[in-house]
Amino acid sequence: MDRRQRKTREAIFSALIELLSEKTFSQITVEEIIRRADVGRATFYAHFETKDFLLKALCEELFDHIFEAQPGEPKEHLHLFDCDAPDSVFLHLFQHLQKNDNNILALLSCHDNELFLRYFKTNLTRLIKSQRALFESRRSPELPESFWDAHISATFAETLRFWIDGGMKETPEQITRYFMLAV
Amino acid sequence: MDRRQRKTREAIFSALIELLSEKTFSQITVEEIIRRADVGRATFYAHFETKDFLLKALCEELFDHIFEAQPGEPKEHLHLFDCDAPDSVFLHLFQHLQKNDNNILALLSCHDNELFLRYFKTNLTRLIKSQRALFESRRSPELPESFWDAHISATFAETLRFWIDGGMKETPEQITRYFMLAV
DNA sequence: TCGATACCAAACATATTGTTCGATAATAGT
DNA sequence: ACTATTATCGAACAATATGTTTGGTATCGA
Repeated sequence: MDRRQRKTREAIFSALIELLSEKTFSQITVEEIIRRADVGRATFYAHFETKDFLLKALCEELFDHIFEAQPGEPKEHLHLFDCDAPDSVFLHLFQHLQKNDNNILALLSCHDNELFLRYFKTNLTRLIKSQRALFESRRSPELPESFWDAHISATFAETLRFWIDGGMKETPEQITRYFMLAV
Repeated sequence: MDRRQRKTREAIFSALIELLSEKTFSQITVEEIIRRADVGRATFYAHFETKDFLLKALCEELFDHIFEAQPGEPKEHLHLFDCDAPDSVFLHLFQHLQKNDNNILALLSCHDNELFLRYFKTNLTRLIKSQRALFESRRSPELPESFWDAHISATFAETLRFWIDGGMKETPEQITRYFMLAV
């Protein structure tokens, strides 16, 4: 991709992330975004069809990075996987999040965090399904698998929210333990 | 409150609920709302400062109804309470939701459902805290109370989402059981 | 160096927002 | 039933936001 394209794309993403820490997504105008990003109006619309598409693109970029897939493998598996301990997938994820790559935490704790948690959960569900065996023993036979998957996913998201809202005082190990104890 | 006021207020609420089943909240314009509600522009703004305030008012109205408080009592307690079985509070809530008063289900399953689930959870948390004893035995001592409250609340919300998304095929009793088994 | 293309500024039509006005009709209280 | 009050309407309004088009300029990859 053209360097210029990358730069404006990044500038627009950054501007949006900044603004999201100040106000709700619906309160943010394209006007503000391009002013903050210092980008021409026409340029914005050359990149994103509308404000909503911009948000979608941002989410995809961020979460694709966090849940990065290794394309080389036949059965594409997540790079979070190759570890020893059974719950290390989630530990890894918490550690990754703690590093706050791409300000993803800013998004997960901003006014519209429900929005991002939705995207987050979408990716999470893939992860959970592949780790199903880990939690199978605790699942009551009465409970449908789909219910259980959703439950684990929601529990992870809620644990993450708890962590962020509390200022992330706990270590990744500690919060992983909370998660495993809760589910 | 003036009958006229009540009527326009209701008309606006209904119009919004209708529109929410068709598109996202951010995609809905005040223009459409007043057209659908058949209400003058000035009238709308006499009632609601902005579109966001309208949404807030709608949520408060709906959830105040569902989690209706009995004002007569000294320690105000919820009308969902006075029952026999320990988990009947939640059963009652599910039954109440099944009746779909005020189209609350339409909101909880619309495009912006995360938004409403947030309001829902806010009220839910009050309920959960008062029912804490019910789940205390399953709480690992390591887990902080605040974490546990949030977890139960999230589990309820997720159970509800599962129920709605699946077409509410389960009975309220069945879904209450799912909830109690999961948490 | 050269062709392609991403950028910008400016202007544009259109749509949306939120406010103001006087006129009209419904309401509540007596 | 009368009256003072008040909600509504319709229309017009300025201000702002959206999304598109233009032609010219600068940067890019090769």
